[in-house]
Amino acid sequence: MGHHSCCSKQKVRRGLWSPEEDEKLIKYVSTHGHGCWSSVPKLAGLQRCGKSCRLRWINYLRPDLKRGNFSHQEESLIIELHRLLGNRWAQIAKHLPGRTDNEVKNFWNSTIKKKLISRAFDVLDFPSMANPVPIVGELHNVDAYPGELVGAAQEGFVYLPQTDGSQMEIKLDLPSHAVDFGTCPSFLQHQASSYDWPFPNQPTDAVNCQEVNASIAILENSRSKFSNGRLTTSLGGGVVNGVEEAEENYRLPPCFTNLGQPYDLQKHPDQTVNNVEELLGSASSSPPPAAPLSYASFHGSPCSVMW
DNA sequence: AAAGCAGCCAACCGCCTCAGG
DNA sequence: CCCTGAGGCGGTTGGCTGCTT
Repeated sequence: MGHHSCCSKQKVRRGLWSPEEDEKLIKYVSTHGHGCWSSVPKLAGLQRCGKSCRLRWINYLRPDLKRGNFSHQEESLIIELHRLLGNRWAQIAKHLPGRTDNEVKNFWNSTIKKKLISRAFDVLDFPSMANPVPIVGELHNVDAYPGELVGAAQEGFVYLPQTDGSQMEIKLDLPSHAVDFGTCPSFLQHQASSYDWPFPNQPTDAVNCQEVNASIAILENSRSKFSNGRLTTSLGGGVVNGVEEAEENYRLPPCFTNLGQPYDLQKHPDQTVNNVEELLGSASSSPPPAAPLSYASFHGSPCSVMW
């Protein structure tokens, strides 16, 4: 493991900070300010690297830090901000006075994420789905549910296939990131092969930016990269039978983002669309689909299950 | 009482951006 | 334009702690 350039020139201490070290750092920064962090260890008499000093100060020693448990208000705010911003912890922390990005990140990973996932599965009764599930009073006839669904994690929309081949859209009263690829039940794991995301990296006003951002956040949470209209991911994650799973490219179906602009995968099976203008252009050059894509049309495509 | 386990969280790592030379 | 160092960020790790068996 290599160390930072600021740490390589001399022996530096690592690991937890002692009270004596804390005292030295507080004393120095309080009287002189931190200035250039790389010079702080020497001037403060610490055998630490500048980066370590900076981190210790920002995350732990700063006098304006709020200590203690997160309040319900803070928790709600984090959930809402994460829905909008994804894993931009520093941006989220800016809206929470006295909290650090590290603190927010740890709180999310250790507490909120589990709560949301647990709530999601409680509501959806995965994996049986044998009986009607009373969620937000809009879910009916779930006993016709064949064991697969097209899921739109965005803003808690799920599309249940109906016996007549159509699909029923259900709004879940859940944050968009309640479930992610890494935690969804195995039967919901992807069966897709190659999809292109027909939406832009930077959403325009043609798209509900919040929704797209939320979707990107989910993808980022699942070891995925989203760039230039394409999603590269390794959904299964890690090594299977000694072989590392390959990365795959996906184009996400429109239900995933719940856009008002349906995109006909059957008509454009191999098309990669890199921006909304391009998408709208292709939609105007060919007649728009009369109705939203049916489950059957997804089934005919390489994607039968998508979360 | 001891061992095992799981969760939490402080700290580290690697990458990126930016400014200055 | 390139190089280098500093700062900032998100992902990850590993040690500590408390709970369970």
